[in-house]
Amino acid sequence: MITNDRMKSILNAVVYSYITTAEPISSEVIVKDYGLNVSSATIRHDMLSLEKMGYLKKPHTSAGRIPTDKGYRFYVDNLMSKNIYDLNKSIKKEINENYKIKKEFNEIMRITSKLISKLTNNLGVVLAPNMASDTLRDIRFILLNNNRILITIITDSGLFYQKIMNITHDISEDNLDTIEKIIKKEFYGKSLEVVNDEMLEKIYQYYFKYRTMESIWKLIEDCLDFHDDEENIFLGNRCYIVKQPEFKEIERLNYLFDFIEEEKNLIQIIKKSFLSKQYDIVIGSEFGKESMQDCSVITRQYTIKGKPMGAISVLGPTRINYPKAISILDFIANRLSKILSE
Amino acid sequence: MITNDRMKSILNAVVYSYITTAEPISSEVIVKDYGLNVSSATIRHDMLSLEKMGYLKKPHTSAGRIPTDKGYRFYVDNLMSKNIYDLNKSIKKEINENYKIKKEFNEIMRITSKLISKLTNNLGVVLAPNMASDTLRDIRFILLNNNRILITIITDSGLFYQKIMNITHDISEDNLDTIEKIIKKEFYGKSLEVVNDEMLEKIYQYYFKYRTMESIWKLIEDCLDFHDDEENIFLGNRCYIVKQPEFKEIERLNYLFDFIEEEKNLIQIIKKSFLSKQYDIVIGSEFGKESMQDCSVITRQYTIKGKPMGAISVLGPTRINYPKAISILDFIANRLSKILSE
DNA sequence: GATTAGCACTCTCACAGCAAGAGTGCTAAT
DNA sequence: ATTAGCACTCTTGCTGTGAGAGTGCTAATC
Repeated sequence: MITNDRMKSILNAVVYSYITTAEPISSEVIVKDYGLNVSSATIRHDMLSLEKMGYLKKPHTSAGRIPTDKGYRFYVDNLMSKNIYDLNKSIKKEINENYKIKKEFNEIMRITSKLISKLTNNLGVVLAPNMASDTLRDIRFILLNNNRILITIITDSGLFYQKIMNITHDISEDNLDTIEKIIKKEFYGKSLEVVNDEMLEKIYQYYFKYRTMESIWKLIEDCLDFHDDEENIFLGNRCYIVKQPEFKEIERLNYLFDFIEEEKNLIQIIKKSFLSKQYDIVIGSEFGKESMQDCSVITRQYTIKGKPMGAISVLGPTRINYPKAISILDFIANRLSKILSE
Repeated sequence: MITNDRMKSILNAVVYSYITTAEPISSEVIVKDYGLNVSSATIRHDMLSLEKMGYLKKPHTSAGRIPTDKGYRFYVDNLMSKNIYDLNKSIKKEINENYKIKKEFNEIMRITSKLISKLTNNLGVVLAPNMASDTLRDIRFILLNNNRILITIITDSGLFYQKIMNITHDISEDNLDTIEKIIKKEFYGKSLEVVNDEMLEKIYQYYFKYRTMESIWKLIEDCLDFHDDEENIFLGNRCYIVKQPEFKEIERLNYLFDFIEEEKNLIQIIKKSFLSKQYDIVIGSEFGKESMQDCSVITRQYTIKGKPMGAISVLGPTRINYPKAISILDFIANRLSKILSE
């Protein structure tokens, strides 16, 4: 833990400067650009201490200093809040512009991930709400023709889902109405996962009454195949992060792409973050994964009708502009929560 | 046009070899690996002619030869068909495996693009069917509560679409039924785009009869906002193409990503290809675009119930393995057409 | 004790020069 | 028409060098 105020200022200066320039910071630069009123020798002295404490490191002997992951962590936890990034009007305007026209749900997820990519100059990621944990508000069956039924489900968060079910035996509209009523009576307000789990069991209480419909219940259960772990993720444009100097060696980029395009990986990372807190930051080595050790992920939850339902994230190098990214995520998350709650 | 048989063999050998090794081909290699029974000097002689005719080029004076775009074009049009790639069982099995479980429509598009990426080691692209040009089979309105209506549309190709409409005035179930009936009567079998274009005009024929519902018709028209040019595209994993040696300089990759992630660009390219023929190949300079001059795109249409509805593509360097890519696209397109037609 | 000037030291980076190797194009012979 | 032979050109990798950047340490100063 750093107690000395000047050393905090120096660490702050190094992080701040490195975030913008991607160049190691020398003692001279700190004297020149950040008015600390001491000589470069003094700065060097403090920097050496900071290095020994593990907050800074040097790429090589005669280079300036760059922050370690521990340095970033200290910055993020203790220094950053004082100078949180003030979003300028044009960014806010661009965000609002994007949500002006009402879009289909998947489209909203897509444009959100793209927007984050573009505004942060890194990779935007959106974890979509998982319907499985959402509660059933309405279910409708539409008989399309003799052997097809369209099932429509609406959840309390306003998400909807539909699927066409192929049936083998004819079924009458009346029978469908009965099924609808049974489901309404038994499952309204329960989560889709529970509906799926308990459907057959519950239905067999009606079994003697509706024996002829046994096969249809099985088909319905097949259609309502919701699981807690089936998350849906949207990655924004990659063209920005590809330009970050830390990925100028193609090898690094290969590692990164291999990792992020195996979607489970990112889902796991974001899921771990989003339920507990409003926002979370994971820095480089904190992932405990080789391929992510030069990257940070900032995650911000969004809500639907006040309930946390998913998260938006930025993935960038550990050198990412944390305050700016957080401000952007914040603004977008609020906007998104509002739109999805409508 | 190449008339000489040996020169055709040489061009074929150069393309084939370059596709697999990504290294310029020397006259010695051709003598050694492709039994032409002439000396390297003779090969050199022919290669010089091929270069003068524009089919081959040298990266620098003392290097072997690589094909020009014209060379690839000749290969693709005249030489390739003789040795079309024979898909091995494991590839076929992997494709079938992916389509085994029934998935939601968007999910099918997604896994298809990923599958193409993986199997071709390049970028898979899927152009989804455009609903606007598809014809209306069924429309249903479901009154969710006093101010929300769920509109469900099903097209003759079996695609479906739904949207929640917020209404300002109450409307009865009976009125909704009437609206449904009017739409059914007037628009069944017409394309969604036409439905959208002609709805208000047609409806005003009913105007005096249904004056009270004027506002609701406007809302419905807003919801059925289908346009011919609103294509939907899915890009597969990028991690494979990133590893191609032609993109080892990060600059090239930057150009490529800037281009492909501006979705209009790829949509335009694929759309131009897919409607006219079953498959199409565009090579490097043929795009007439700076940023695509080192890339080729192979496009294969797929059908729904016999009607061409979209396309799947591979984007790779001009050095892409054309026969293999074509075979893979072929197999996947057939599988996809079948699944989407069900 | 904290701060500072001064300086030797180390490492990077860009550039030049050089030798080996690859593959060509041309010439003259077959 | 084909081929052997060879000079020529260009790449690639290695080495060396000098300038520049920035450090850590020492000794002097506040």
